Amino acid sequence: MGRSPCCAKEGLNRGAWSAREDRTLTSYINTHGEGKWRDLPQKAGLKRCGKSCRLRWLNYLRPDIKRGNISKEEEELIIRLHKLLGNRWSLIAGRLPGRTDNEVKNYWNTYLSKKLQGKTSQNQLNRTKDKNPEGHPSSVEQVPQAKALKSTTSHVIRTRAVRCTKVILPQQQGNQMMNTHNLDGKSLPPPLAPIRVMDDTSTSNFMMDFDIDDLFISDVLNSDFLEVRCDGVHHATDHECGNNSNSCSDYPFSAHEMLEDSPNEAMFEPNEEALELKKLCSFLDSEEEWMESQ
DNA sequence: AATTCTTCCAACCGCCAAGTT
DNA sequence: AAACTTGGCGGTTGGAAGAAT
Repeated sequence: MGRSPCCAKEGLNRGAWSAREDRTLTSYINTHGEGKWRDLPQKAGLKRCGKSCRLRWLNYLRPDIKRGNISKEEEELIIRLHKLLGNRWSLIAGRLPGRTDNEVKNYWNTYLSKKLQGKTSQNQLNRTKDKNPEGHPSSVEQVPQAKALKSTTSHVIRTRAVRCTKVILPQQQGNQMMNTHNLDGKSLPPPLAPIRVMDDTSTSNFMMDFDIDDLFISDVLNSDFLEVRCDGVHHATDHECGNNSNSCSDYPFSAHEMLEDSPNEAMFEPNEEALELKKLCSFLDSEEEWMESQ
């Protein structure tokens, strides 16, 4: 079936965004919100493709974006998640508050992949390419030091990224988790009933009979950690689809939200984010052990 | 100082899946 | 069910900037 271009290409600006365009887009989105990307350029008075606007906003203009200065904890997490997930940049980025998939991907391609291959020169490692949000070189040098990495063998869970439209979740559990979704083990809710999910894309045997409770993913990560798709057919839980189903948009447990947008946000001190990342790393340790035992 | 080489990353592209008509 | 739209993803690339010669 044919696919029309997202917008007419004629007369549109391409390439780097000007400060004026950035202001226009930011102002429009602040007023009208995200979405409707196709119509946005015209309404906002931008000579850009909607797709380009979306990308610019998501990767650069969003207020919650962190840029540069990828911490050691974040780097470690990227490596671990990449080991588990492969090039699933959006999933990986979803676990790094304020980081975009593009940034993680670039960081991997330009730095980490070389580092993992042991081919990174000291020169590269010491480069000062960190930039501030305006794209100017920053005076703060935070490029991490090279360090020996243990193994590069991969346990990649290769699932197709699919849109999660429904999450089968009993109301009570949802409420429990909403009230306790920090990563402090002491305040986690009681163990949830195992939710057995199936991946209808069948791209990974690992996904079959995957028991979330074994990994306490629902406590630590959100349900789309493995891009689980519960569509009312492929589920085998105590719960049934239907009126009790929560749509994805209602599902409040992405790690990003847990760390950044949580209703309990006030309880996080500035440095606790790093703490949370460390906890996530601990989780990944147990995750890897579990997978090796399979 | 001028030129060439290297690196980085913002932006683009094509594709896919879900949603809508 | 088919046709189409929309949003999202990962791979790739071009240009800017810094490093090397």
